[in-house]
Amino acid sequence: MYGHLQRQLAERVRQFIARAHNLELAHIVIEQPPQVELGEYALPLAFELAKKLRKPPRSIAEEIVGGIGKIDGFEGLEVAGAGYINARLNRAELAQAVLSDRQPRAGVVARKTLVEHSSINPNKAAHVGHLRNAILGDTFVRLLRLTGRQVDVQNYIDNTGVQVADVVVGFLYLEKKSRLDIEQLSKQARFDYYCWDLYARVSEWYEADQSHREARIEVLRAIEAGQNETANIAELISLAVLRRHLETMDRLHIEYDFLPRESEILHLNFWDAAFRKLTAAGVLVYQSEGKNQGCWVMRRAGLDSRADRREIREEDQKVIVRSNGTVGYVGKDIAYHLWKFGLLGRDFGYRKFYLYANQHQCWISSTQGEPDHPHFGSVQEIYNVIDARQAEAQNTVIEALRELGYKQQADHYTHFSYEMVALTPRCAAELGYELSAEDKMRSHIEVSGRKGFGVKADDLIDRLIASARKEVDSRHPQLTLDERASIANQIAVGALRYFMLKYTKPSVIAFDFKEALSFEGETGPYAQYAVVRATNIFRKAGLDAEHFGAEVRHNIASSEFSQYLAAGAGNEIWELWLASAKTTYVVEQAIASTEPAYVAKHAFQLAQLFNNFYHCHHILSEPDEARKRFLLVTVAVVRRELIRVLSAMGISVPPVM
RNA sequence: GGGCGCGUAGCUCAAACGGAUAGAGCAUCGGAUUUCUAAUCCGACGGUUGCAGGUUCGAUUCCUGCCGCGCCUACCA
Repeated sequence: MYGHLQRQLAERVRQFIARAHNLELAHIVIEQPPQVELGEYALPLAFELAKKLRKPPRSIAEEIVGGIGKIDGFEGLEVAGAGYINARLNRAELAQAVLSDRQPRAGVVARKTLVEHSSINPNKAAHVGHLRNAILGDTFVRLLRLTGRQVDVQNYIDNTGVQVADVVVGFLYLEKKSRLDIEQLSKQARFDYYCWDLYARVSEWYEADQSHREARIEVLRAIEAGQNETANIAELISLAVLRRHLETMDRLHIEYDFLPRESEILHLNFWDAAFRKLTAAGVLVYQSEGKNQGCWVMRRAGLDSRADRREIREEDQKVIVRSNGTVGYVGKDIAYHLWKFGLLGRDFGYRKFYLYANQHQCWISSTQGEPDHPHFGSVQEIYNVIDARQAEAQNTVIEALRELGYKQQADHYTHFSYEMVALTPRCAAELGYELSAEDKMRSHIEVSGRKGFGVKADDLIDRLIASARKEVDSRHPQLTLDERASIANQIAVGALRYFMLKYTKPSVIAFDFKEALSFEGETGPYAQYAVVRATNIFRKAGLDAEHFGAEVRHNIASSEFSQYLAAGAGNEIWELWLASAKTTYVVEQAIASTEPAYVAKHAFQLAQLFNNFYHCHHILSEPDEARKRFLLVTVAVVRRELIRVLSAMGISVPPVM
């Protein structure tokens, strides 16, 4: 509703300026005044026009305010300060719209959208960095779906790469395990932890003697070729670890629709099809001499593309096909993205892989699929949640699409880039790692799967649950074991998801258990607690929080809203209604800027306003029945919006806390 | 060397296209509960927004140059 009114205001002002001054303004800046007393919207427009019209800002502002006339939903405009135009909403009207949950929406483009996230190498346990990726991605999916978009969620599985090969080397060369041994091991509860340690050991083994690396090359070759014992073992391991990853993410209510694997991109010859297109269009260039002799290369992204492609300077070359004929991962990624947009002319085979408790089916790619399956891919718009370190590789894929002539697709390809999660030196020390004097001085230290250095996702979730459980046990000893476990679980998920969402994407998260395990202040549990308090009021009053608003909607006169929300004494409660009206607007902003942190901030703001309100008003003891009903309606609306925003972040609210 | 990003309170972070007095949380200190649960609320303390210029009526935000930090810059993924 808030965004809708803002658009209307902008349109009216635009029309007025066009009429009065014959000026077409492309975009009109609208912001929020520092305090609600000044109104709900502020336009600094007059400052901008002052030079153009050769008039002082104040007089321009006065002219606009005087001439624009009545705008639906608004009380009026006024001039403030040196020339701001502030707009006041009709509070009663907006409150009634919010109460009945009216959501006028600007035409939503019904593009089919694909979000790729997680994409964890299936060779070891997931760690905190993967959690940030998955939580950002899953939340973005929820936001897109909230606005009515149709979204496919994909998790790309690199099951034929070096990382999987290294763990295979570990099992075969270090541990001398047979296929049957590995199969037995893979059935243990946290097989991914076993692989985590083994992977670190393999790295040490490589360090000990360079010749050990030959094992990797041999295993890698066998995996890529397929149809042999080593490849079968790699398949066994990667599927077992993948299943563990899905279980870990399932604990956070993160689900996937489809798991495309690199093995199928290889074996279904996706690359051949892509290669033909790329060479035909001259995007790939063969190097017959120089450093990259014998390779097919592409121009690195981000460079001046006017220069002749055929003569790319050596340092600007990105090798796509190696001189031995094998394809690097960027090449496979180009093929995969041609498929995403339905431009490859080939498709995966599909089979069922993982069934969620809610009966949602997750599919996996296969050379020979099941006859009956949904079709993934062929979308109009994609978002790839991939950390900032891969920006250049992502841009290279985008450039390849563009140079192939797929401009539309390239324009709808968004690298949803975010910074990594690192560990504070204190956290690293806590985990038992020895730090150099230099490392101790750093603000953060990068995690490294190769070294086994990092916080495992399941460990963190376990600790959060244990910590929440301790609190719940002491507060609600009368509840059953299951009830307490379930509440602790919701709180843990709320804390973790909020923690990963509250930072803006370009900020490196310096992970620390103390911060992550906090349930106070700007945290998920803080927002959950606000909802619990709201629910308690209704429970004590013997009312149904879900339906209260709808039930009394027609019994509250407009004059009552005007009275209780009047400027002055009503400002404080009005802020709650105004914030409640902003949810859709905030979601739109978050999508447009691919920044879920806006949504987290909004949730916190709502909770903070509510907690303050809760403290100031004793609703159930309110003697004035009409006023009591109004306060209850206020609680119902804020509660509804908080639940909605939290749910968009994948956070549910416990019945009690 | 080149590319991308960052530098804001003791710490961790905000600040919508350049706007009104740069805001939160944590930490520290002081207060609030006969009440709908204190995982809460209120107050205090805390800032030359890395430095120097420039553009502008107005700069944390845009431009230039420095300083510091991180990441990328492999025939790894």
